[in-house]
Amino acid sequence: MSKGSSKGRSVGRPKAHEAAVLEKCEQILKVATDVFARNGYRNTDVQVIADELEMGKASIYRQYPTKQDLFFACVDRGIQELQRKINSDIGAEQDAIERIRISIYSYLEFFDDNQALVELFMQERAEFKEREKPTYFEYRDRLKSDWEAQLAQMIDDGRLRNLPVHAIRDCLSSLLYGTIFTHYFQKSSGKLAEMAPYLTDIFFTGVLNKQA
Amino acid sequence: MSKGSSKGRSVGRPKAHEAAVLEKCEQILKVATDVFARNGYRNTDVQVIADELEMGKASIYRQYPTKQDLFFACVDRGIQELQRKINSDIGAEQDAIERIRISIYSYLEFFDDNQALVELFMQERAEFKEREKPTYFEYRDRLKSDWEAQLAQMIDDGRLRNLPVHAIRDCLSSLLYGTIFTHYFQKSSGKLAEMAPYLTDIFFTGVLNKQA
Amino acid sequence: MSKGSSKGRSVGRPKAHEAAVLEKCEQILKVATDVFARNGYRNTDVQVIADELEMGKASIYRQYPTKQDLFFACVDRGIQELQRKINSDIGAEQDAIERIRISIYSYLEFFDDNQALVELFMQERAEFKEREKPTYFEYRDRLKSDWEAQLAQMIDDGRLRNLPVHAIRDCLSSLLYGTIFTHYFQKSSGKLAEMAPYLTDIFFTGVLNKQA
Amino acid sequence: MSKGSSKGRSVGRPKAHEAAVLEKCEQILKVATDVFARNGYRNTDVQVIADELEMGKASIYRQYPTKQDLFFACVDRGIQELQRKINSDIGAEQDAIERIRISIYSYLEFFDDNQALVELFMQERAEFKEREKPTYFEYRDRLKSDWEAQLAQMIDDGRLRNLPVHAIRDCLSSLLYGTIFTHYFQKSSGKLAEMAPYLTDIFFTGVLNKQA
DNA sequence: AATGAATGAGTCTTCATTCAT
DNA sequence: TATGAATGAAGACTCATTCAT
Repeated sequence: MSKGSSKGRSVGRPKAHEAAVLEKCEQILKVATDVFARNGYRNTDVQVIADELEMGKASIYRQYPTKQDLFFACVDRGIQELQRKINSDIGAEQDAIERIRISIYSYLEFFDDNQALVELFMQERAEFKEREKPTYFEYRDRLKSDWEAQLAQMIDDGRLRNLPVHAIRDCLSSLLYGTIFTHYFQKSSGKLAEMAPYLTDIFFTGVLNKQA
Repeated sequence: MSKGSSKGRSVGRPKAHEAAVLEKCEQILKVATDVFARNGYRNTDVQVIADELEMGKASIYRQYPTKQDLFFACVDRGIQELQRKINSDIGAEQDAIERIRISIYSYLEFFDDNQALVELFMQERAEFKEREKPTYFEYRDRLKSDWEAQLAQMIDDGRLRNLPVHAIRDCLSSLLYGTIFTHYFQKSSGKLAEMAPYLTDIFFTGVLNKQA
Repeated sequence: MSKGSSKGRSVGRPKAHEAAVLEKCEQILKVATDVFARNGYRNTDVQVIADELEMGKASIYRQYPTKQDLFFACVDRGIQELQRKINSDIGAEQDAIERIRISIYSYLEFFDDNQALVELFMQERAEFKEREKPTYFEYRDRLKSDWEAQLAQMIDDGRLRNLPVHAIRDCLSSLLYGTIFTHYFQKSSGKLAEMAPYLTDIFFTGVLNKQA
Repeated sequence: MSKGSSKGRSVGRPKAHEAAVLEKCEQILKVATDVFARNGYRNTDVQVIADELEMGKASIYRQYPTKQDLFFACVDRGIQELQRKINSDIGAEQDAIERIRISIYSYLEFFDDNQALVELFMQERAEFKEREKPTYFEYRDRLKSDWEAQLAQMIDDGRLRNLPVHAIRDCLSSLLYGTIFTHYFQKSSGKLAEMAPYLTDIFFTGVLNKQA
């Protein structure tokens, strides 16, 4: 019912439906992410993004007041999707070891489908050094205590060796982060996810032959 | 007149002169590496490097015809030093396992002293996407077969589990690469080298408690 | 339907409607004058005027097809009010000298209440140099012959010294114009009208001491 | 002799001779003043100034880091020349009344030769409203006490009527300021200096006929 | 050889104006 | 009709590279 305000003019073109705006932003971010990833932040002229969107440059600036804002929005969107995928893949799995195995796989699989994000992570770091911490690490820190609590529990349960939790966490985290970067930069054609079993195996069991 | 033939390769003994040029290049690269690391490639005005060197901008351009050339020279120099340090630290150590342990430590220690290089690696990737492979990976590939041969030998000797050598190598490589990046980007104050024992331990033995 | 013929001049009685439009224009001009005066013509975003009016930007454009038109309309409105005030203040005063005295006071008093107009005069000149003459001077020229006739009469009557009428007129005009500008630009807090007696006195009698 | 520094490199292209730099700045300011006056501050593309100077745009930016700086430098230069001319014209004249007469003439004559400056004064005010006081008034304030002291002395000497010195000063100041503006804006073809005798006469003696 | 000066190509961003609902 | 959305033209400024001394 009463769509207008009770007082004052409310005729005219209605404000764009919020969902429509979100949809448009989504479009923009998708394309911008691609272009940034392809050309690099500094080599990207916002005009090119606009052209690819068949949209005026100023329309992008309406949603994201600066090129920087646009870029950060791309990064944020990517990280949120990563987070969403991992949570969804873990689902209700109860076994702690299994949760780790799934996380590793899910993480790598995500970047198979979102190589552009890897580029954005680099670029964020390369361009915006003043930032306290890059977005990715902000997000990572927020999960930190969760993880450490789980790891501690697993040690208590006798499932993990008695190593410092921060060491375990850092090790896994570095292993994953390093894997996506090295894999991607080598332009190797294989799938990241194919590495998952090996990484998991080594992380859990190590490379040494204990029989020896 | 004189000072060597006006055309053709130097013949006489302009050695001292050449040494002076090398020394100057070294100076330039050292300062340039710092400035690039501090500000990022694109945000670095060559003038700033010149100022910091108390040298004319054109003098830099005499040695490095473009800003890009200068940047790549910085990266190359860094990688060569890394290579030199690791070789030197391994020394004549014969035990294969020990050689790995030393490599890990040496690698991390190097980046404790050369944080700037981490930045340059990122920047190279972020800016020069057209390059077939970043310098770091070029170098890494050259060592690839060496490492794989050694790992294969260790498996044959029963010292390592029978995993695909590429998997072992990729895993270690990612672990190290990931560690320097994550450590550095978190602006954590600790030393990278402190992580070495944990990484080595987990890489060799894994995190699972086998008693269980 | 109805509401006058769909084509051609209004015939019926859309008077109320027209009055509403005029009222809206008045609102627009009042606010626009303020904003222009505050920020300068070029620094004024039409959007800001619209916001301040709680009105759509396009609604302003409906009344004034360009920003320039809007600006000129502000200037015109101001000048008309000035004219109206002076005429009203002079009223039916018959004595010519007294008419001058009143004009001076009225003019200064007007700008005490309409400082924004001073800004608009400057801005018109600063931005629209192509115009043959700024609005203010157009208006001034139209009054020119009136004034000169009156002054000539006063000389004939022996009330003014026998100076060229254009000189007298220019002198008074410059004195007033200069006063509002210098006063306003100095951001002095006093009232312009307070200067009126002094200006009048000096204009009529001069500063020299004739006793000497 | 020893043109180079005693230590450190000092070969290479010598720093431009200071006089040469000043000469170049003078050229820039002269042209910039013209172009600003012709087109208005905001309508002036720095490129146009550069073109007119047959010089790269960046060369202007080397001397004046922003368009605003360039503009203010133009204004300052103009005011300094005005000051210089008036001082020079007054010379060693001792008689106080005569000094005023000369000042009036000198002032008007200056603007006959520097009409562009009038435009710049307007534009400064129109564009840079945030400034505490426009340049012209800064300069004017500095002379204020000088003038007021002289006027007070003239009153003491019985040469001027006993009016508040600030009123006398403001009146003269407004008269002159107003004259250059109104004259110039009317695009009248006559010389400003031709008005000087009338202004002086009226300022000293007034317009009323005392015989009456 | 060394280096201060010159510059033009390149980019982000703004905003008056038009369009679509 | 009223108005939110869209946009293209415009302009300040930077900086890698070249030039001239």
